[in-house]
Amino acid sequence: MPELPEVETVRAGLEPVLTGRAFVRVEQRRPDLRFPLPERFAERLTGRRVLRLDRRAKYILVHLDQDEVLAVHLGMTGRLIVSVGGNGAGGGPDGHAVGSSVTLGQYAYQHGKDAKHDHLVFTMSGGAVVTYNDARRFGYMTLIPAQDLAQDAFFAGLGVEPLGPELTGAYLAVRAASRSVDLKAFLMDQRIVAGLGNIYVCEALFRAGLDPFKPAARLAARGGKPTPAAGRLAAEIKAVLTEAIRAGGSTLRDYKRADGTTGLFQNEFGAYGREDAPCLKPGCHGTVRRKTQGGRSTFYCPACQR
DNA sequence: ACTGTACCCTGTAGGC
DNA sequence: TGCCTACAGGGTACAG
Repeated sequence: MPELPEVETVRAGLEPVLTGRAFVRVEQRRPDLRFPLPERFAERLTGRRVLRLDRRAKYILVHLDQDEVLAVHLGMTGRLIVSVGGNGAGGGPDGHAVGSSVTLGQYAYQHGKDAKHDHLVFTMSGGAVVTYNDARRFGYMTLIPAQDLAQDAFFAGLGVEPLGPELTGAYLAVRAASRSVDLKAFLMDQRIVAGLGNIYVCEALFRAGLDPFKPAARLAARGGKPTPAAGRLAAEIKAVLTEAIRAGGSTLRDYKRADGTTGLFQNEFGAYGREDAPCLKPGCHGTVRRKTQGGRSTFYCPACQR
């Protein structure tokens, strides 16, 4: 569900709730999410204090005392519901939540209806209750010793952070050399750039004016220099992610947080979700089309993305 | 090594 | 109303 800007927005929202707090009670309602939860997960988490929150790719990293890290991936539909001064999202005996709550995620949370997918309930010192809800259960959590993070199977193969200095036209050119996969799949590959997903890949390619169906190798260096397309793409990836984070990410469908705030970046999409609408590029009279690519929808303008 | 497809799971929207 | 299909922001496990 959430791509880098949405995960970053969730991380930022969670930061004041968790930092400096300890896990007082951990309720685990099923043995697994996408993968089995760690052995004795609740027991190992209980009593641990949160030092700080970080993000790598689409993972939220909760740094704990005793040099351990709780890594959280929200998958497609993972949400965190923060309740203060009331019951958890699971609600009271009648199934209705007591007190106020805020949903951190891309979808609204309906207390009566969605509670059956509340898989974990964390009670923090100070009284905040954080509930992990995930209908499709593509999300997962793991506990990793801090010093093993870089070698952990989930993290070892990840590509560069798109907002870091490592993502450049030259980097893309090198990684794209002699790759026949199409540009879309190349950018979706977390081993190349970590944190992009369907929406922001569509948007970055739209902004850079690049055809998602062309082979990645078109970015490869020629005559020792990266192509202008590679440089443009790197710059547009950074720009679209930066703008999206500033807007609080993208919210889809009828999402509304309990406090009324939502991400706003969905209003800025140039391509995503705009099937059959006119291309917004100045001077382009094309029409945005949707085509399935690798089992996912690609939105693009055939007229100006070459 | 690389590439494409099937699959994991649940919910929702649309056609009939 | 029900039944069916397609699709949804994620990633992995294969077969070729």
